[in-house]
Amino acid sequence: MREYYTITELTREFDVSTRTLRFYEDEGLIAPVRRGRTRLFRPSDRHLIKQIMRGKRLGFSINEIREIIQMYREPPGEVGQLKLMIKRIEEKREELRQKRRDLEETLAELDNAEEACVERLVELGVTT
Amino acid sequence: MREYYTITELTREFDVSTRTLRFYEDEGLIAPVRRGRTRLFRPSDRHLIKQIMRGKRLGFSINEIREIIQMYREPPGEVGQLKLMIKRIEEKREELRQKRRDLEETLAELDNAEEACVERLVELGVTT
DNA sequence: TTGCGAATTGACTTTTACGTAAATGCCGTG
DNA sequence: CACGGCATTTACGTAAAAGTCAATTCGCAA
Repeated sequence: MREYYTITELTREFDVSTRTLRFYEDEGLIAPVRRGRTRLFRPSDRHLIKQIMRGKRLGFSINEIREIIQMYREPPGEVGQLKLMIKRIEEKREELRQKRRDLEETLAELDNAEEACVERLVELGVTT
Repeated sequence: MREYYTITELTREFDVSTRTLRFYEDEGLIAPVRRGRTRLFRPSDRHLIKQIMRGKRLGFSINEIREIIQMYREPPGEVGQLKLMIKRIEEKREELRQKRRDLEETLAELDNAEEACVERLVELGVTT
C-alpha cells in the first residue's frame, strides 16, 4: 500500500478535477496532510474519495454524503448518540432500498424497451 | 382508471410543487392537455411523472431522464435508428448496473457501521 | 542560481433545478 | 355579482457543485 498519492494521481484515477478535490476538502469531506502547501493524500483519503464518488453516482448531495461518511466512522461513546446513529443508519438504508426498487423497475422497463426494439428489427427482417 | 387529474392532485400524490410540474412541461417531459388555460393530466402523464420521480431518486438529471423516457416510447421505424437505440439502452443499463454495485457496497458498509454501533452498545451493557 | 512545470489560492462564472413573488384569469357558491 | 380559492404567466432569485482564470509559489533539475 502506497503511503501518499499526489492530487493529480487521484484526479486521473477518479476522473475528477483538482478543483473538485479541493472543493471536497473545503467541505470537510477529506483532510489530506500537507508538505509545505502541497496536499498529500493517504490511502484513507483515497478510500474516502471512493466513497464520495459512489455517493455521487447514487445521486446523493454533498451533505448527504457527509452524513453517510460520518456513519462509517468509529461509533460514538455515549448511549444516546449511539441509538440516534443506529436510527439514522436504518433510515439511510431504507432510502437505499427505495433506490434499489427504483433501479430494478427502471432496469425492467429498459429490458422491455430493448425487447420491443429487437422484435421490431425482426419484423423488418434484419438478421441479428 | 380516471380520465383526468388536476395539477394539485398530482402535486399531493407525488409531493412536488406545481412549479415543478410546470417546469417538467417546459422541459418537454410531460404534455398535459388544456381546458382553456387549465392543465388536465391524463393517466399517461401521471405515469410519466412516476418515471420522472424514479429517475430523480436515482440521481439522473432532467436531460438523462428525458433520454430514458424516450427509450420507453414506441421503437423507431428505421433500422439504423433502431440499432442506435438498442445501443443507447444497453449503455443506460450498464450505468444502472454500476449504480446497483454502488448501492450494494454502500448498503454493506452501512450494515457494518450498524453492527459496530450495536456491539458498542452491548459493551456498554445496554440491553437492546 | 535560475528556470520550469506542477500546485495552490482566490475570485468570479456557470449550470441545474427549481423557489418565490406579483399580477391576473377562471369558476362555482352564497 | 362579489368573493374565495385554485391556476396561470412572467420574471427574477438562489443554492449546490463545480468550472475557469489569473496570480503566485514550490520544488527540483540543469
